[in-house]
Amino acid sequence: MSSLQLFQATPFSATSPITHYWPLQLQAVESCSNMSELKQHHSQIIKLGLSTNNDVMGRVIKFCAVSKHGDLGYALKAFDTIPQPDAFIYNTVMRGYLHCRFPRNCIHLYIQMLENSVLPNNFTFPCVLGACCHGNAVEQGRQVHAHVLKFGYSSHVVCLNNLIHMYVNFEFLGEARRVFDRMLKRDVVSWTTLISGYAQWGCVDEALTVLESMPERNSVVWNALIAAYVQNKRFHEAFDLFDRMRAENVVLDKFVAASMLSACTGLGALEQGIWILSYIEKNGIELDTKLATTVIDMYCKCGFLQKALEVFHRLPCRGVSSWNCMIGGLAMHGKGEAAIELFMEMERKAVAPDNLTFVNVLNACAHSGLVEEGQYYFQYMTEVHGIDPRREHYGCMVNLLGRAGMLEEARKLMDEMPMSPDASVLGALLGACRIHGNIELGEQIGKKLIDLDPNNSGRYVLLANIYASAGKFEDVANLRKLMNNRGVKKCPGFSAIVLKGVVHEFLAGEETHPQAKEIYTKANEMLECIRSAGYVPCTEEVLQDLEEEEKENPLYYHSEKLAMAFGLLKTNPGEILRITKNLRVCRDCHQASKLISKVYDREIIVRDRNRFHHFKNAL
DNA sequence: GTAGGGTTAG
Repeated sequence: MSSLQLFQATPFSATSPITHYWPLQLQAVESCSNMSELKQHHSQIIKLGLSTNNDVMGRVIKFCAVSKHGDLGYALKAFDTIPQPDAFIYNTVMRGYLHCRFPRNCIHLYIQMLENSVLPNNFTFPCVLGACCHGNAVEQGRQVHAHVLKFGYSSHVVCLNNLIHMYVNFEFLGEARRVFDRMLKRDVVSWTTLISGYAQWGCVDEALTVLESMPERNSVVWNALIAAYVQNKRFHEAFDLFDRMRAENVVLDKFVAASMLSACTGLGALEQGIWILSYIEKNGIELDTKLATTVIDMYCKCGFLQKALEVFHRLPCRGVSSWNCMIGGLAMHGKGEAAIELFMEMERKAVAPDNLTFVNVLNACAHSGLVEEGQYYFQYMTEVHGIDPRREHYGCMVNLLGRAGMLEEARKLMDEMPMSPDASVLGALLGACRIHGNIELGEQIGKKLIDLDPNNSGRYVLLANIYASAGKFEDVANLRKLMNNRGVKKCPGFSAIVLKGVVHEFLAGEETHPQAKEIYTKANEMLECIRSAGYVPCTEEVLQDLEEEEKENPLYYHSEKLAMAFGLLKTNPGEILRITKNLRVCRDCHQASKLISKVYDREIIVRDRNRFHHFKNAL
């Protein structure tokens, strides 16, 4: 018999509360599973004359304010009927406000609590400090800090941890540190909060120093730092920390697994990624939605689109990020139609797309030259989903139109943007000017872009290429001078190929490789073979790299060609060649790669700084 | 009541 039935079967008189039924009433409220049950009990409570009893009403408020099936509005109404609410009740309503993202109301209630002379306790401070964080209430936060001391909680670890957290949230790292330093007793949360605080705000080295002085480290604190290194793109250091963590026999849990998978993604380190994945499987770590999304991203960005799709389709529960990631993955691999199809499936499954979904869909259209589709979705996102285009959406459209040669439309769209175009939007247009040889517009945009982004060597190179293709070598020379004067270093292009776990890197025209002679012989043979298959060098991009020594044979020995020659030398017939390049693949290399894939009957997958190119049988 | 993980155009 449930306690609910027990109550309904028992007759009560509203005028004579039967006090020994309290515990049952309390239990009944706590076992409610929805609001209508709760309301029934609440009316019983009123009938029993218990509505002024804080123990009973505390339970009612707790259910309404913070439980999963509660109702904050009802909690507030009930709260207003209580003559002398105690600290528990205040705390609970404050938590309710916080859960429902009304931090200002939470702070206000805290003030009301003090005005009514109800003393805050150790449960009050974490809550109100959290509200200060979310409500961006810096001054109030400082005052609450004073209250923590004044009301006698200056050695309560949880309260102090929350103070550290609040100061970290406001980027007051010095204050956070002061609280931490003055603590007589610290727990692992104190350490982790401070360390991840430093890490989150980019002070990774301070974070490491604190970690070094920590007595015992668990996986949470290791991960706080590993994740920070990954976010700061310091992947090798993330690996170093990971090794140290394992040396201390701290077990790899799903959070660390996710961070390390991201590190693998950043490095394109597929083998290590697969190692972590197999660890996940072997140790029964649950592949939840977030972790699976990380795996999908890893496979996409390491060039294994098929594997990514397998993981994606096996996922029982997909969040919007999982869809975005997979759509973006398909886009990145030039599979525009498949990306759009997946987007349509997402809509059929009634998953609400967000702005990132549309960045990826538009990008898919751009990579695959689907101009009309792109224009359609650009309107569709606002009209159907009410998502206003942001800069990045305009950037996608400028890129899409520009690549298709619709430079005037691209420029018009850029002028119509409600926000000022940033370097990336201008960069998209400049790239299009170079592809389509529009010198006039290119010069205009290029100059603007260099002013906006003066330390990015790629911008100079792009404009220089535009000048060079127009034969304006004087302008090329002036640009190079400008770069030198400003100390802007050109980013050297290199390609890498991984063979048997060893990374082999190649610089354009480089001759210092131990097997240089062999590689160049193979490269020459390779070029000879494709020439007889119809290869004509595309010389307009000769100035892709502004280096003097590359003028001799600039195209023939671009780094990806060397990596390909090396790959052909060192792998068996039929093996896929996977090459990574730090810059964009130039048009000549693109053409050459197609022919090499045919002549040598090899699938070649080149990852450049933006996307993957698949070459198979000259396509 | 407090600490750690996912997707972002060129």
